[in-house]
Amino acid sequence: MICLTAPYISGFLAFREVPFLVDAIRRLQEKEPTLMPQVLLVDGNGVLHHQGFGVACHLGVLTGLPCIGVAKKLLQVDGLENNAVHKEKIRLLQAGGDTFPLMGNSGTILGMALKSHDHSTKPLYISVGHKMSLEAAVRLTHCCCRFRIPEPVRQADIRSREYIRRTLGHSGPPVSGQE
DNA sequence: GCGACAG
DNA sequence: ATCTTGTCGC
Repeated sequence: MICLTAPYISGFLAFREVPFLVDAIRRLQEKEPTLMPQVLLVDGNGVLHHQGFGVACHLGVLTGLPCIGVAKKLLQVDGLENNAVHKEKIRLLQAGGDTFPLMGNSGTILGMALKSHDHSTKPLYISVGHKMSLEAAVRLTHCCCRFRIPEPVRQADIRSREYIRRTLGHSGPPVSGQE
């Protein structure tokens, strides 16, 4: 059980969540070091970020583990917009695994939109977090997708909600979601 | 009032 | 993120 202190502010997700994620990794290293993952799929962005340093970068630097930013919505950064042109590019994605690059006004490729399976309408927004190329990040994420959300993120989502429902669903303070 | 809004 | 209603597929 943890208690969040910082509020959620777009662009500052890491300052809210990263201390608890680092602590979870530290506890895993202590108790089950053989289960330490070689890579983390992080619910949020990596370099696709206002300061080029989202939660997946923070977590990577603080743990030393390769990290991938996996966002479900486009963070509108460096001129990137969820506008008609962007929506048309989404519409043109054919099969699961199809992508298009997310290039900001600066000319930098900040990430890739990924159609995570054949019948998914909304893409995932993949970006580099730490110690991994964008191409490898996209391929690995796609390989984890049984449904739209890659299974590690999806299971974390489902199991954390279930835990919250079981333990403090009736009495606890207002704690929500992914913690 | 309007745009933006990772989770 | 959360909530809600409805629909479709297995």
